Amino acid sequence: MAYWLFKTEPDAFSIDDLVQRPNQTEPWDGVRNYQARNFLCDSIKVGDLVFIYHSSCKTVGIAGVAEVVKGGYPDVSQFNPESNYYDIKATTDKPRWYCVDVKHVESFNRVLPLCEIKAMPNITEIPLVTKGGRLSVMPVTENEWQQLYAAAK
DNA sequence: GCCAACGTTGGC
DNA sequence: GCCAACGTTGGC
Repeated sequence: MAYWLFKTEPDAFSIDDLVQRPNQTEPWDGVRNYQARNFLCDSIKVGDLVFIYHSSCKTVGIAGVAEVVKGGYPDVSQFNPESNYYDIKATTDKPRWYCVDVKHVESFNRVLPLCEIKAMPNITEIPLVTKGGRLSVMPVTENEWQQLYAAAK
């Protein structure tokens, strides 16, 4: 079992939207970054837990937890010319992009803000704080997970 | 809306 | 395969 963090812009899709979905489950599609793609198709497994992170919004930070309920499979939006995520170079034989399905587990009573995360002395490795924050799907160590989870409660 | 940091593209 | 130019991300 592993831990992850997925970013989303809540104006487009928030943790509250996830709760509203049938079975509280949604395909996490639209990821168009190779490093993130590799995590999605190689590393992320059913049963892994995911922090849902809200970016580019009023309260930036970790909003809750979801669980992976379906492992990496081709993101169908890459084949759809109508989609914003269409990729002309992707074919069903050779898909480029992958997604997983996540199911809502928990919404925190408050969003754990990024500024607090950055201020935590033992949170130093997560790409959220080391990579200028540009990676949208990233691993979280168990140690970091537990600290962040405790801080959010 | 600004702008710094990052990823991708494409010419050579 | 280098690297400059360009586009995008995302915090503020």
